[in-house]
Formats: sequence, structure tokens, C-alpha cells
Amino acid sequence: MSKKATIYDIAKELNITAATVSRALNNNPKISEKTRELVLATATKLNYKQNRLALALKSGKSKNVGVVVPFINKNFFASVIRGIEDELYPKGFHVIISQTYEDTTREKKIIQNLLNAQVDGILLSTAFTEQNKEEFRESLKKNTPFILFDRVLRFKEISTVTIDDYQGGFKATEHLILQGCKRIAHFDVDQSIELYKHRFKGYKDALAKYNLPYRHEYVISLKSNMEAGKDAAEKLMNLPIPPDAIFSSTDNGLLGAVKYLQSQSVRIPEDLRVVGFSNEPFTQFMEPSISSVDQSPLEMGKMAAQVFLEQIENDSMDKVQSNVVLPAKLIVRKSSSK
Amino acid sequence: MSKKATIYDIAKELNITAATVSRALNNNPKISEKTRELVLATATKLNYKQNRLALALKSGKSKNVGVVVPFINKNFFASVIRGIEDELYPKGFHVIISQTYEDTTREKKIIQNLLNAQVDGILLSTAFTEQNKEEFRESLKKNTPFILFDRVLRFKEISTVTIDDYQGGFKATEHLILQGCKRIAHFDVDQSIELYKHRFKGYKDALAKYNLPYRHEYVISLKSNMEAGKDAAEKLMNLPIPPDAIFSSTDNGLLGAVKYLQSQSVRIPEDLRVVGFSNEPFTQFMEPSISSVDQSPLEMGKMAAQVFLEQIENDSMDKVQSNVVLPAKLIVRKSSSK
DNA sequence: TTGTACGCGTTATCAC
DNA sequence: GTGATAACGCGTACAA
Repeated sequence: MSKKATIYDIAKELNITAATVSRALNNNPKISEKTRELVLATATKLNYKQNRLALALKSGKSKNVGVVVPFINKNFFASVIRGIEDELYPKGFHVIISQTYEDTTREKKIIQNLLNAQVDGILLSTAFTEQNKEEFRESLKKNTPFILFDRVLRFKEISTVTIDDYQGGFKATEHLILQGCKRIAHFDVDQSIELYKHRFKGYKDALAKYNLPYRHEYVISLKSNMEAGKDAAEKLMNLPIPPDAIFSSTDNGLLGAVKYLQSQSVRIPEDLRVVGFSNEPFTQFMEPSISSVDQSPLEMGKMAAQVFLEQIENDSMDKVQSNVVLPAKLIVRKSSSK
Repeated sequence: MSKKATIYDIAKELNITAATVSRALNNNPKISEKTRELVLATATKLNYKQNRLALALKSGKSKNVGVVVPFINKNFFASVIRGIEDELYPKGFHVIISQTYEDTTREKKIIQNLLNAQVDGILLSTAFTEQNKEEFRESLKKNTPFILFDRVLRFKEISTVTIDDYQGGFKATEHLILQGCKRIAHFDVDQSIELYKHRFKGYKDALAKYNLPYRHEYVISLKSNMEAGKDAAEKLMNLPIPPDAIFSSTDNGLLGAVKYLQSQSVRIPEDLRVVGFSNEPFTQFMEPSISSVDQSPLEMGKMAAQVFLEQIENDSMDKVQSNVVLPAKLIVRKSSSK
């Protein structure tokens, strides 16, 4: 009773062979209408359900995909995963998630694990940087499709999905300039990560376009957390000529800065305007609400899923490589406008 | 080259049989040290990796668990999943996630899918309520362990992990009373869902303990979003005697109310104090910061995972049922204190 | 200590 | 149209 019914059980019940049952279940044309109905009937009667594992072993397709991110309980990644699952579930795929904790050793193990589990593809936002790019490359030497998103590394034959970080940095900075700001500081995170490099370049190019001087003392590298943001803000305000705006590549860092500045009676936006990056949910509800660049995580997830689906369409043939770049949307709120 | 190496490949290489290879790989005592080393050597040489699928089919254990939630891009669920993954990954399990979108039809299909995929267990927060409890029960008739968390339904033999919602409701209300509030309103969501019923009961009992009257016009049922919160707040303020506090079972509903009240120049906490439920990240950064009951999502996930692990320990034997109840922690912030 | 044979549940390729 | 058989990759009684 409790054991799961197999095609053998239903074959035995009907005095036919398992092969015939299989054919009936799979709409194989070579079968009589009568036996098909008989099979279907007893299948429901015995509460038969196909064993995906057996099918996977047989076909070589597990219908599972691995999704690898630093942490899943971060709004951005959770939303990307949502986009992926939204897109892949209807196609019959199951989404396996793993967290790297931003530890590259762990990331390598996870990839290996996923590969051993015979996933049909891996979508991941990597913890590796330009410095250890080659070490990461070794993990990719497989016939399994890899799709990199957000935090990517560029390789021939590996598809990527990112937003236009350069454009995001440029737009944010330009917006501050157009609001009348002349001394715009920048919170950077890590220049060995492509996306921060691009945001930084967007910042610099915007300054240049409007003939504003670039001052290195206005650029601070920090961890993406409140504490670091507070320290950075303190440092900036102690400068002989403090800035009148901050474009931060990290919302969390900016958050710490804003809280500190408010404690020091610096008025935002009157005394200093700020724009962040990521459009974290809290930016919307703060007082003042914080302007930020949206990363379209849902769309990013959907695109990554679609690229994966395309990849497994062309039967192993020419591995087309896609490099999707989503637009960066600046969300203007009170923190940067009058 | 590109094909994955199997134990047969390494057997052929060494002119031994696959069985021997298998033994060597699994630390089977019945094998000579020499051949073990030989096997291990050529295994790494051929870059052999165990195929989890084949093992799963053979052993009947997929080492996959399904986690089912309404939406993954909601902080609470994302954090629960994090707790689950943190706990299960080290034990060699992969976590498959699925979203119900709070659609019971979809939830049933997802469960069936997961079962077909031979998951070793399913951890889920259900969209079913007391009204269609029996329909949900049918999905559970399996030998596969089910662990229900947060939004649960009670069945014999089905384990649950929840927080003490009654205590949360009681503490929040008592806190407001001790702050001097006498007319405390309550935002409820849906009384056919156990957790909201418990929070509501905690609210009522706290009122009773301090001899405050219960007034039905102060209790409003609403959807868990800003729009509904705004409407509810409006309704409350139009009462002949408006409340001087709100205990809301939903942070999101309360958020809408607070934004509306502020637009009406109602001062928080001076004119009206509020406490929410869930400790959503944004509550911490708002102005004023919002008091809320924390649900310990990480711990909930870890506990759910542990209960699952215990469940599969006792080999099919007496299916022990656990009902873990985590404490509810009231986080007091500016919105409810002087 | 090692080899042989079989089964896990399915589908595909042959025959008949 | 249906049956028998092999194969996917692995682990394990049983025999040697």
C-alpha cells in the first residue's frame, strides 16, 4: 500500500509488459487506443506517479538547475531567484539553491556538488574576482551550461546577464550635478569586481562631461555595511572642503552614512544630497526617502532563466553565448531633490 | 574527453571490475590497500565524480529536500530558507525551492511534483487554511516526512515549527498598555489562519488582564499591504473616539497606516503609538523606527531542518511528531516609547 | 580480496 | 501493436 507504484505494478495488473505501459503513458503512437485507456485507468487507480529520478538517470537530464548566490536572504538575490523560479517552474524544472557566503573555496565545492547531482545548468553570481579568475575558470570546464549574473566574470562561451552598471553610475552622478551639486563624493566597494568598476567609471565620466574636477579624496572604498558607511561619512565631513553630495555604490553603506549625518544635524537633501545603488526596500520608507539605482532583480532572474533555456535548446551544437545587459533605472526620491 | 567518467571507466583502466572500484571508493574494509590507492589515483586522474542520480535511484534517497513557501522574495521566507540551507547543506542535502503564490491548487501540484522527484522530505508554509484543511491532508499521505512551519495546520504525526504568536500578541499589547495607552486598536489579517488567531487572542487577553474594554470597532481585518493599512487607519481616525495605539499583526499593513497618519500630522508616538509584527527590515530604518515582534526566521529555518533530520534518523519506525514553538521577541523602538 | 549478478524505474531498440 | 532486452551508474549480496 505504502510503496509507490511503478510501471511494473500496472503492467502486472494488466498482464502486459512494462514497455507497453511506458508507451501508453508517453503518448507513443504505436499503441492501441484500448490498451492506452486501460493503462491510464489502472495508473490512476494505483495512484501511479512517474519517478523523475529514474527518468533523469535514463535520459541524462535531471530537470534540475542550480542557483548559486552569496546569501539568499538578501532582497536582491531573493528577487533574482524569484524571477528564475517564476520562469523555470512552468518548464518543469526544479530550482536548487546554494549559498557561497562569498567564500570562493565553498563556491567551488558547491559547483562540484551541483555537477555531481547532474543539474542541467548552473546560474550563479560569483564570489570570485579578477584576481582569481583563472581558478574559477576550472570549475566551468564542463558540458553543463553556466549562466553568470550580476557579479560576473567574462569568458568566451559563458553567457552573462547584468545591468548596465556604467549607465547607472553615470545617471546617478549626472542627476546630482543637474541638481546643482558641485562636490560629489563616491562610495566604492571593490575595484576588482567588474560592476563596481563600471559604476565608478560612470561617476568619473559624468563629472568629466560637466567639467567638474575629480578629487581622489572624495572617493572612499568601503565594505557594504552601515558601520563602514558611518566611518566613511565621518571622514568626508572632516575634510577641509566637505562634499555636497554622495553617490554610493552600496545602499547599505549609504544607510550608515545617512544615519550618521542626521545625528550630526546635516540636513538631507538641503545640505547634502545622496543617491544609492540597488534600490533596497528600506530606501523607499526612510525619512527622507533615498534615491537609488534599481537593478531590476526580477527581470535579471527571468533573463538568466531564458538564456539558460536557449542554451539547452540548440542541441549541444554551437554553444551560443549571450551577454544580456539590462538598463539601470534611477529612482529619484527626496534625498536628492528639492 | 567531455563525457563524465564512471566507475566502469576506471575499472577498465585498471583491468578490474566496477564492483571493486565501488568498494574502494566507499571505504569498504574488504579491499586491499594497494588496489584502493590505485583506484583512488586513477579516479582523480580521470576526474571521476560520483553520480548522485544513480546513487539516489539505487538507494531510494535523493538527498534533496523540497521547501515550499508563498514567495521567496519576502524577507521572512528568504531568511527561513537561509536557516534551512545553512543547516542542511553540511549534511549533504540540496534544497529545492518552490513558490505557491498562495494558490492552493498550485501548492498541491508542487507537492506532487516534489514527491515525484523523490525528495527525502518537504518543509512548507502552507497557503491552506482551516476551511480546506482536509483537502490539504490528502497531499500528505506519504511516507515522506513533512515539516510545517509558520503557517501550519495541525495533524497527528505531522511536525510543526512556529513561533509563539499568542505570546507575541500579548507582549506587544501589554507593552502598549504599560506605556499608558488605553484605546488600543488591532489590525488582524485572517482568522482562519492559526497564527493570526493566536495574535488576536494574545491582544484580547492582554486587554482583559489590565481591565481594558474590548471594542470591536477597534479591530479591523485587512490584507497585508500598504493600501489596506492606509484605509484601515483612515477608518480608525474617523471613529468618534479614535484609538491611541495600534497593534498590527502585519508590518506591511502598519507601514501604510503610519505613512497615512504622518500625512495627517498625527504624531507617532506622541499622539498614537504603534507596534507591528514580523520585524521587517524597513521597520528599523523608518522615522520613527517601528516597534515590532520578531519571528526569528533564521532559527525557525534551522529548527525545521533539525526536525526533518531527526525524522529521517529513526528508520521509518515510530514517526515521532515534534511541535516546536519558538519564543516571540518584542523589539521596542521609537514608535511605541517616549 | 575480488568477481558475478542483480536491482533501482524508465525508455529505446530491436524483434515478432 | 506488443514483448523482450539492454542501458543509464551505482552498490551489494553472494560466490569464488
